[in-house]
Amino acid sequence: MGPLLIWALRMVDDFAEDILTAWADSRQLRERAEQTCGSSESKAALDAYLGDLLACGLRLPTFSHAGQRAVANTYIAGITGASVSQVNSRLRRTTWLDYKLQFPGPCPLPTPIRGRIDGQPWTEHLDYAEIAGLMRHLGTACFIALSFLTGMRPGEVLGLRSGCCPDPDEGRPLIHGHVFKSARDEDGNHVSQGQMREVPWVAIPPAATAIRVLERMAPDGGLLFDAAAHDFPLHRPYPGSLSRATVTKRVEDFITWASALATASNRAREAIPADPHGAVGTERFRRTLAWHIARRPGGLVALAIQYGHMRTAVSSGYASRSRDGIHDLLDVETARATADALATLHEDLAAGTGVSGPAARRAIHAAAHAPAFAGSIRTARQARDILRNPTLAVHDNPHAFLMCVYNRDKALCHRLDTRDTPTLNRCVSTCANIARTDHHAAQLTAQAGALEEQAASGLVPVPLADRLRGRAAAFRDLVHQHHNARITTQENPV
DNA sequence: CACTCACTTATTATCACCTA
DNA sequence: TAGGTGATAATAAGTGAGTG
Repeated sequence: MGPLLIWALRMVDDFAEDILTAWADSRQLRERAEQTCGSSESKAALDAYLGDLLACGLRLPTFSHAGQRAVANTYIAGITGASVSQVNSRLRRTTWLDYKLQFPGPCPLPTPIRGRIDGQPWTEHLDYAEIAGLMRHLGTACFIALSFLTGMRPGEVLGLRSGCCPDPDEGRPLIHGHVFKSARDEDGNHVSQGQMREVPWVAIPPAATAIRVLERMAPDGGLLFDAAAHDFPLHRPYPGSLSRATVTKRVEDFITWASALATASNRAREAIPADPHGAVGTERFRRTLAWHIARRPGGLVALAIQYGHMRTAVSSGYASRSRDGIHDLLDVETARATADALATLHEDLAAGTGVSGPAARRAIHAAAHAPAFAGSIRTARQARDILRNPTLAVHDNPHAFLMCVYNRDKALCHRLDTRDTPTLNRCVSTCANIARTDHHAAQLTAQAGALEEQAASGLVPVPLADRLRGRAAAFRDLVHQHHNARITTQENPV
């Protein structure tokens, strides 16, 4: 699955409970601070708290405000029971201004962290100063999850109302929405509220979860993306749903945030790459999602799983709807990725690059057709023609350092089901669909070198080092095989 | 201690332009 | 011609810090 979706779904499935609870806690803290009138007892409590801080050298709760560290007055007032102005006047003394710069600290909320990534808490604590931003990201994550998993247009997602996805007695839950686009009444007049969609969307579980999360953020019976409800922490009285421009901005912010979190938790691989199309627009957002799924290393893996899943889950219910859904975009992006892979292969072959492997000849044959359609894929029909053409089924798989020239009858990745796409995360090294170019061999050599270096560094335990050396040897063996068996188009014209 | 200031932030509104 | 896109202006409100 694309990194963007991984993080959106983590947010919706695993972190939502913590964030919603922490938000309620932070509101309570704030309310307490605001309603407290200064008294001598509250001042004593504040002095005791500050005295402890000073005596133990603990850090002072601060947050980033206007580009510098600022004392979190409201937070301190909330946890000590003092009034905000008492905190304000006390901490204005130069002692504390110095202390603030010397020992700036976070504003941890008491909320327990239940969400996990690989069994580890996803964060140490939730911060009073950051929780509003997290609520914002949570709403965005729900939007991303819904957009992708249902294929709805952004306008349709934003028009959903609380209660639009009732728990079904049996079968899959359905999402009932409003259709804004060209919604007209019987006289042909434009209906601004849109009309109830007669064919509902099928909600696979994570989409239904996203709606449940949103229902806890939105007013009862109101819009799920009510602009005022989603304006944290101010809740300014905006009418209607979040606007398109705002959602665009939020998605960009979400990407930045998730990438930072991925890097911070040693998951740099899951950082979300920059979209070459530039900023992510809302309508183009679906295209971007398709791009992420189809193009990323491992993206085709996700495509095979996720898309295959969606096909079976969704298309039976409303096949006619899939015409204007995200399926077309996925088809187009997948076909473009395939065309790119073929065009690159074609150029490489022309430059004398060698190919090896049981599927080498089929790869060369496919590449010969590449220039005919490279860059010309615009419609979903063209895309599907390419994807259906068995002679063009070439999938680059950088994870396994190979190309899969897919032929269902020869595939080892799934012998039991009969799908039209390979399962790239289950590549089998003896598969008859494998082809390798000199580039793959070079990557293997580089990877083997990296593994050997790691094994020799002394930083890993001996048994692990042995395993690393074993893998490196296997890689070098593959390179050796490649150089013995490689063929080029110059010697073997097709 | 109350008030005001300056700064920041997130949002909507509106315009001109593109495109199928 | 409708609808989408991108840039920019306008708006409103919270916040810590400064002032009397």
